Amino acid sequence: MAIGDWTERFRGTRGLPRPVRDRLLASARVARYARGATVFSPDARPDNLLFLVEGTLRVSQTAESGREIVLYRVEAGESCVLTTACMLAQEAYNAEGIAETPLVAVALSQDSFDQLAAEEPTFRKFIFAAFARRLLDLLHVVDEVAFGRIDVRLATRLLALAGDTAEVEATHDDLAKELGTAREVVSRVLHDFQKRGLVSQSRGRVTLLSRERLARVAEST
Amino acid sequence: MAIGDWTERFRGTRGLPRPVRDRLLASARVARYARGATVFSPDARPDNLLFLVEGTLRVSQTAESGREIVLYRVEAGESCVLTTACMLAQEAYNAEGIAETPLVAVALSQDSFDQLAAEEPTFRKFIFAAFARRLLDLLHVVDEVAFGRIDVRLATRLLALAGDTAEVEATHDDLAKELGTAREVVSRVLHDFQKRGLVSQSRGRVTLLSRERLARVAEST
DNA sequence: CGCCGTTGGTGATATTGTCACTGACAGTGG
DNA sequence: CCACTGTCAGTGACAATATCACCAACGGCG
Repeated sequence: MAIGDWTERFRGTRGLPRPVRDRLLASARVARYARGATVFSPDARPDNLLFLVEGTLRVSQTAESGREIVLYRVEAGESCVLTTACMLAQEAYNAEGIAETPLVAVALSQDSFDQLAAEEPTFRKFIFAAFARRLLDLLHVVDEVAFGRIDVRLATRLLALAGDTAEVEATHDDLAKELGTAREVVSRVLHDFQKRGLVSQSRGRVTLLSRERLARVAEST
Repeated sequence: MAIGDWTERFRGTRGLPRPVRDRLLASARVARYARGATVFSPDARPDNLLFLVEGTLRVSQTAESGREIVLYRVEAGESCVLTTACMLAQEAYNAEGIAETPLVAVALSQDSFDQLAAEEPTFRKFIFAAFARRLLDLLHVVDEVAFGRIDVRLATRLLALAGDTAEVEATHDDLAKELGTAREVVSRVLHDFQKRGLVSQSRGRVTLLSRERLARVAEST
């Protein structure tokens, strides 16, 4: 159950004086989610503020039509401000958060949050920076979706998803949801990449054959 | 020069005790912008926090290609948090804010802002709500751009831009920038609307002939 | 009046999205 | 081992949107 002193892991809490941190450690609740679990959705809104200690949270949006697009990912050390925001503003949204890996998070009650925001400039700065980060992420998504080419976006995303490996474990449908497009489109572009020797495919997996040339595609205007 | 007690106009300041409001009135600077003026841009980032007292600020994003899309509008009584965010996070962005009408705004120094955020729960709530509002606006933009049909979006936008009148004063190019699409597309869709008797056109102006039927187009899935 | 920048119209073509259908593959239970 | 089933990928036809290359109409202005 214990996860140690998590206040050490957040820029927003690391700088706080010892007594404050102890108070935090006492008041916050540790939450765990299995891989694939829904952390929040339009139906299930949390009434806490989440700080991610371990894992990756994928935030995506679903249209009425059922089509989906990934908005951004929350990594360890970051806060998920979307829920925070909507909790504070009492407004509806149609985004959902899925645990992409097993998650360990710290849930802070609304009161503790407000108190901390009031008393600690460091924490305040952390929160505002987190908001800024998400706003910028969304600006980027808008830019890509509105003006970007699909092949460029797919190449970029493949490189990102592969991390430092050469494998991306995702179905064409998964990739389509990353980009907010249709599966058929991904199939065609991947087929094209394959013909050009950039990737090879097997069921549920894409292997990057040349990161370099793929990066060149990703860079092309 | 005097604009009276502007603290009366913001939900975030209205509830503050008199002494605090007086301090605010003393420390804040009133800024005015002419219609069409650039309030902020990637080049010219303000180092203050803006609260809009009068007018409308249009926030849009420009791609490298030169294409543009309107992200949202800031109305009187609201705060422009995008600049706030990026100021606090020190990150770059490619959005810009244009005064759509003559503006009267209150510029709060970063220090005053932080102090207020620390001391006044009401103000804090106001700020967080403002962030939430923009996040949701952007979610909406993503949804529209990624999944929406152009004719539906144009109909919706025309109705919004017309307000309670039947006239929209905008060139096809202006409208294209509202939606983040190309002028030719707007020309074609408007031509179609005209053929169907929904609007009539003259140079730089669109007249809505039937709000009702236009609304039906806007509603169509 | 004629010049010229802005605005709007249009066809051709490329890209992307939608629809309908097919087959291939992996697991499951007989 | 084989039929059954659900997921995954491939493909052609067509629709919607974007891009490119023009040209025509309009309105200010010298």
